[in-house]
Amino acid sequence: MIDPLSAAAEPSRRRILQLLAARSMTVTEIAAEFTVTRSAISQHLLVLAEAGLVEAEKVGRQRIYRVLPGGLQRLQAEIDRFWTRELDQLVDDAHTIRRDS
Amino acid sequence: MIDPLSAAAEPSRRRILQLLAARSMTVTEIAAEFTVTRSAISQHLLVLAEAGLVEAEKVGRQRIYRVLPGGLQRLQAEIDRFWTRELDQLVDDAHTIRRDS
DNA sequence: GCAATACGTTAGCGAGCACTAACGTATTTG
DNA sequence: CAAATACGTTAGTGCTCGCTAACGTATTGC
Repeated sequence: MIDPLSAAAEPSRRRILQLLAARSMTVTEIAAEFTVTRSAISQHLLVLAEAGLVEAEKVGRQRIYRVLPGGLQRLQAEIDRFWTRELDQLVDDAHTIRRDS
Repeated sequence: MIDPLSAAAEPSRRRILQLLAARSMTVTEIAAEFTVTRSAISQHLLVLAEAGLVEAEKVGRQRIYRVLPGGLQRLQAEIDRFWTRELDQLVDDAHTIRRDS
């Protein structure tokens, strides 16, 4: 399985996840939000699916994609693992400095 | 300036940020933690610097790298912007499901 | 049954990425 | 001053990425 963070970092896939988080959509609906080809969207969806972030349900001749909450949970866990207390402390310091200026 | 999230997503650069968050280090010290060449580390540091995440201070013949709190702050903001309430809600649902099982 | 629709798949391309090897440049050490 | 150290830089390589164009396959509507 692909690294969720690497999969979600790509700008187009970020937007796809945003769209699908709001509501489940078909491939054509998603592609309508982009300037790139539907084929490109299909491939992005494949990557997101391999990362366990989305899933497709076949309904008639269209496939409805939705996010997988468990995948987002793993993504969040990965971000949390990266965002250690040291990093937190540094960001807090930055806030303090900004407050002082 | 480079997108902080894209810069920080790469696994090697993730580790570099972790190391530098703990303490400022020289290039050789950082490279010692990796199997790749020092040259590769230099180039990763360049990317991180262009993303505004790290900074170098020249001390004698060595350069001491440290993280820039402001850069981490922007990175955190970018993650927060991605992590909308819709995504949060879905993750909460996943937690609930997990609690039920 | 036949055209249209919705989608996956594949080949191929250009660009960028991560990396190594080699070299160049300050700076320190002896 | 010469060797060693610490680092940047650059050319070149293999690989991956994002993308398009083209084609194949179900499914629906007429």
